Amino acid sequence: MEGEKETKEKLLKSAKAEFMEKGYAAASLRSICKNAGVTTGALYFFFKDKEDLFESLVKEPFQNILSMMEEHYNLEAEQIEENEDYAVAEDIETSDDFTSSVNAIKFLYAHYDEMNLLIVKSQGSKFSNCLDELVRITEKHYARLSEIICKKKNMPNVDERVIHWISHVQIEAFAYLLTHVDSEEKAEKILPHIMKYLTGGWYKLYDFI
Amino acid sequence: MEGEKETKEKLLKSAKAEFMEKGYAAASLRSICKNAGVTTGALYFFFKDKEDLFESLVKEPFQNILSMMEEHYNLEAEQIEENEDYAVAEDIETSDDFTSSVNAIKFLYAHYDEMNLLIVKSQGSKFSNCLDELVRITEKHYARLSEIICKKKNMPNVDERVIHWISHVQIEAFAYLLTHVDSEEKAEKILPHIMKYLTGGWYKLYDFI
Amino acid sequence: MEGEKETKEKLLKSAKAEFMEKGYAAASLRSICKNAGVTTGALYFFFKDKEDLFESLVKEPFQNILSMMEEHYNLEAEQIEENEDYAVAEDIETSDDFTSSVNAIKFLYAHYDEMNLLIVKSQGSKFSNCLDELVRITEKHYARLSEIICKKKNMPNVDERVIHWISHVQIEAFAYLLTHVDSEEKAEKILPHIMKYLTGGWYKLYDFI
Amino acid sequence: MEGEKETKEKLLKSAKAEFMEKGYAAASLRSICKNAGVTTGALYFFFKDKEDLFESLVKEPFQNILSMMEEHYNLEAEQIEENEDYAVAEDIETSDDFTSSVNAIKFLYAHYDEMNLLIVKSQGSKFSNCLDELVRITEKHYARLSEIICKKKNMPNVDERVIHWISHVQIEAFAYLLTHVDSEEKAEKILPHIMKYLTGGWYKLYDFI
DNA sequence: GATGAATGAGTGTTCATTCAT
DNA sequence: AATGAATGAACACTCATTCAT
Repeated sequence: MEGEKETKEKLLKSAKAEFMEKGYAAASLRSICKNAGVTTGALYFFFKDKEDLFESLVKEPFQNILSMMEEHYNLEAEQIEENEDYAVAEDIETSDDFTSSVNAIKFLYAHYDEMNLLIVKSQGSKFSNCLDELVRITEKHYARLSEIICKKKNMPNVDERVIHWISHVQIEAFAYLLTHVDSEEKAEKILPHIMKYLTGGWYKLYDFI
Repeated sequence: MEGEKETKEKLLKSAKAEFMEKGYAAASLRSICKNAGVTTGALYFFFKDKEDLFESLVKEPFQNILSMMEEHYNLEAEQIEENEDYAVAEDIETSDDFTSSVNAIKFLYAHYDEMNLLIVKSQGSKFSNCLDELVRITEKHYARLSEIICKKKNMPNVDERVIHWISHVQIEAFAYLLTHVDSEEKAEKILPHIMKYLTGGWYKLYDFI
Repeated sequence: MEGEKETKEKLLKSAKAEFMEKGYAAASLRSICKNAGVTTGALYFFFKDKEDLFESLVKEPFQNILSMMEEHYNLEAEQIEENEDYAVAEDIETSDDFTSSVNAIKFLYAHYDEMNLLIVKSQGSKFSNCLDELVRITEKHYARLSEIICKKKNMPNVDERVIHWISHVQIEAFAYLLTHVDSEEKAEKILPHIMKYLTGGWYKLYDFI
Repeated sequence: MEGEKETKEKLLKSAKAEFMEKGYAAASLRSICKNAGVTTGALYFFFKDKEDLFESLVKEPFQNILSMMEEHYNLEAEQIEENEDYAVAEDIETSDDFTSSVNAIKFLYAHYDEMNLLIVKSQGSKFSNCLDELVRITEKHYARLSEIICKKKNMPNVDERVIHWISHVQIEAFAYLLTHVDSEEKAEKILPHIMKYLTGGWYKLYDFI
C-alpha cells in the first residue's frame, strides 16, 4: 500500500532532479520513472508527455513571476499617472530603497529549483525562451516610462531597440544572480551594488548626470 | 565529376545550417550528410566526430575573440600603468569615443553565424560554456581596474562577486546584441546608447556622480 | 495474441542460435531480434545490453560447473586429510572408478549448448577466458596434492608451471570432448580411455611406474 | 623518397602488431594503415583483402610446421617399417631423449609471433581452425602406430575417436606451452616434464605398466 | 491507477572496400 | 606505386510513446 497516491509526487520529484541534472532535452523519461520507482505507463497516466511533465513543474512558478512583475509595473505606472514628476525626479528604481527588488529576490529564491529549471534547463521545451516574455513586459513598461521622461526633458525618444536591449540585460542580470549565487543571503548582500549599477545606466542614458 | 573536391565545404555548410537550426545536441549527422548530398562515411573521413565537426566551424573565430579581448585589455592596462589617473579620470571606456567597441562589433558581425553558433547553439558541445571564458578574462581585467580606482578614491574594494557579476552582464549584453540584432548597421546605431548605459553603471558604482 | 509472454524466451532462443552460429563478437542483435520476430527495443526491455543477453544464457551453467568442481575437489581434499596415504596409493583419480567423471560429463551434456557457448563462442565477451577460472581451481587443487605426494616420496616438488600446464591440458581435454563429441552416449564410451590417458600422465610424472 | 619500396614491409609489420593486439576479426585495416603511415589504397595494392593480408603473415610459417610434422612422422614411420618392434619397445617418444621435441620447440619459438597469430589470434579468418589440420596429420600417424602396437600386443584396436582426442590434446598441449610461456628457455625447462606426462598417457593406454 | 511489454525510428560511429587520379 | 576521397551497410544502443490488461 505504500506510495499509493503519492506516485505523482514521486514522479515530479524525480523529474525535477533529472531535469536539473541534464536539462530538458537530455533528460530521459525512462530514467525519471526508474528513479521514482515507477513504470513509464504510470507517468503517462498523469502527464500527457515529456513537455507536460516539465510544464507541471515550472508553469505555476512562472505565472507567478509574470503576475508579480505585472503587478509591480502597474503599481509604478499608477504612481506616475498620479504624479508625472515621479519618473523624472526619482528615475526608475533609482532611490536607495530596494525594497521591491528584495521582495523579488525573496520570491525567486523561494522557488530556487523551479527558477533554475526555467532559466537554464529548459532548452528544447516550450519554455526555452521564457525569459523573453519577462523581457517583453519589462520592455513595455520601460517604453512608457521612457516616453514620459523624454517628453519632460525635451529629449528625442530613446530608440525602442535600445529599450528592448536594456530590458533584456536587466532580466538576464537578475537571472544570472539567481543561477550563480546559491543562497538568498549572499544574493541580498550583492543586490544593492547590482541595483546601483543597473540604475546608473539609466542615469547616464537620460543625462541625469 | 560535379562537386569533386568541395565535399568538405558542402559538409561544413550543411553542418552550419543544421547546427543553426537545431543546436548542437539536437543536430543530426545523418541529416547533415543528406543535405550535403554525401554519405555518412564521407563525413567521418573529414571529421573525427560530431564534436570535431562543430569545432571546425567555431574554434578559430572563438580563439580570435579571445585574442582580441586580451589584446584590448592589455592595451588598456598599459595605459593605466603609464598614467594611473587614467582610470579615475576617464573611467573605463567612459569617453564618448567607442572606437574599440565598434571594432569589436565589426569583428563579431564578420563572423555572425559562428558567433551565434557559439553563443546560442553550442549546448551539449564543449563550447557550452564558452562565454564563461570571456567573462573570466573580463573579470580579471576589471578586478585590476577596480582596485586602482578604489585606492585612489579611498573606497573599500568592491566585492569580487560584484565584479564577476558585472563582467558577466557586460559579456551577455554584447552577446545579446549580436544574437538579436541581425545586421551590423543596426547594431552600430544602438551601440553608443549601450555603451552609455554600461559605463553609466560604473559611474554610479564608484560614486562618480 | 500469439507469442504474448514468450517474447523473452523467443529472444533467448534466437540469441542462442545466433551466438552458436557466429560467436559472441560477430553476432548481430539486429539479426537476433529479426529471427525472434521482435523489434530491437523489445530486446533492450529484457536485457541491459549484448553482454547481458549472453550472460543470461551462460552465467548460471557456468556457476554450476564452478560449484561442482569446487565441491568435487573439496571432497577429495577431505579424503586426503583423513588418510594421507590416499593420494600416494591411488593417485588422483587413478582408480578405474570414474563415477565422478561420468557425473561431470552428464552435467556438461545436460547443458550442451551453453557449454559450447562458453567454451568456443564466448570470444569478445567477459566469458572469453572462462576456462582459465576452471584451470585456476584445478591448479590449486593439484598443487596441494602434488606437494603431499612429493613429500611422501621424498621427491623435489614439481614445478608449479608444470602443474599449471597439466591443469590446463586436463580442462582443455574435457572441453574438447564436449565440443567435438555431440552426444553423451558417445562421450561416455570414450571417457574411460581418456581418463586412463590422463591419469597415466600423472603416474609417469611421479615415477609410479 | 624514403620508404619507397618498403611500404609492404611497413604494412606487414603494422598488421602483425594490430592482429596481435586485437585478433583477426577485431583488427581494423584503417588502424593498420595509419600506424604504417600509409593510406588504405596502398594496402589494397599489395593485398587482395583483409584475409590476404593475414595470410601473408602466417601462411608460410604454417606450411613449415606442416612440413616439419609430416617429415617427422614419416621418419618415424620408416623406422617402424624397418623394425616393427620399435613402436612396441620404445613407444612413441617414450625414450628420455626429447631431441625432436626440442627441435620442434626451437622452430616454434623462432616464429613466436606468427605462431601466436595462428593459434590465438586467427578467429574469424580462414585459419580459425588451423590446429585441426595439425591434429589430422598427427591423428593419421598415431592411428598407424596404434594399429601396429595393438597387433603386436594382441589387443583390440583403440577406438579411432580416442586416437583423435589424444592427438588433439597433444597439439593443444604444445600450443598452450607456446602461447603461455614467453621464452624458449623457460619452455625448454618445462618440456621434459610435459613429455613425460604426455608419454605417460600412452603407457597407461596400452597397458605398458 | 498502474504495470509490463513492445514499438520503430532514431542516434553517433565504424567497417572493409573501391576507384579515379 | 600510392593517394585521398567516398561508399553504404552495418553496428550497439536509446528514445518518447502506446496500450492491453
